[in-house]
Amino acid sequence: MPELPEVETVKRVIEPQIRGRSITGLMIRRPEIIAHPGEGGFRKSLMGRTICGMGRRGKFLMAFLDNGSRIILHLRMTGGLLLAPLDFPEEKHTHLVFRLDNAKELRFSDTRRFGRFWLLRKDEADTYSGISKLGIEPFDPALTGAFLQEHMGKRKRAVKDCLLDQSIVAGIGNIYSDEILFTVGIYPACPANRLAGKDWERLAGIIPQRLSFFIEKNEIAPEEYLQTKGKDYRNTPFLQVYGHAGESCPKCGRTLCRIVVSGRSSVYCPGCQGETAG
DNA sequence: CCTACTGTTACGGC
DNA sequence: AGCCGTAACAGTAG
Repeated sequence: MPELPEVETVKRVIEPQIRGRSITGLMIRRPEIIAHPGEGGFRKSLMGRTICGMGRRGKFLMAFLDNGSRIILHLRMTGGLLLAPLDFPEEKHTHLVFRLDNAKELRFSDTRRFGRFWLLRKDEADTYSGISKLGIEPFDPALTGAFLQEHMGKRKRAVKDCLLDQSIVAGIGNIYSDEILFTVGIYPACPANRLAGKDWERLAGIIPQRLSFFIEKNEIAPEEYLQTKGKDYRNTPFLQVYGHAGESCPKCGRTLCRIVVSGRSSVYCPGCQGETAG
């Protein structure tokens, strides 16, 4: 289910456990999940390398190696990472396993197999993964009301569609766009060019605020992350509209509605989020 | 059996 | 060219 908060959660849990470890084995069960380079190049570049640290950019995860190369990973819809002892039962749909030098494995599982890996050698330009096309991070101080208005406010596409556009602000997906729009009280299908400067200012403040909130609510200890196989999203009880169509609005009590915006299921409150779209 | 699905990309039609 | 909607990817869940 990964959007930015979940990807950040994976990074925070996994990174301290793999930093400083070296890769002693690689089991590539589904070569097609390696988008670049081929299976052979991937293996050759990684065997024996030490992992220096991890990073996140939008919904992408990164791992940096001691030879200057880096692994890029996108979890897409159902991908997940788990650091497990060798005798811990393997998840179904485990497609890639990194054996580490401490008798543990970093396992990538992905039911729908949409997730992808890329490996970039030292100084190799990443023209493959799509990271270079991403917009700013939600926590970048450059994310201001003026920035949003400049990049989103000129067209009549739905404001929700704008929030989902990874080339403007990276990391917001279907769940958190609904949550953000509920918090600011804006109708998801409202044409972006109808929003006022104050709307953009409020969005600029709420976007990082809500994402931070959900990252914090997701916090989990490594042991518990392993026991729940990385699937326990502890922030879901704090979702106010996503998944709650037909229930009462937590602010005003009216019944939450479901519509489709840009082909995505969208939940909103008809009372709190004025239907400015007409 | 049928529908929907938290992400992204490709493609056809305007 | 931009914009929009849809299908595709593949599997599970309800």
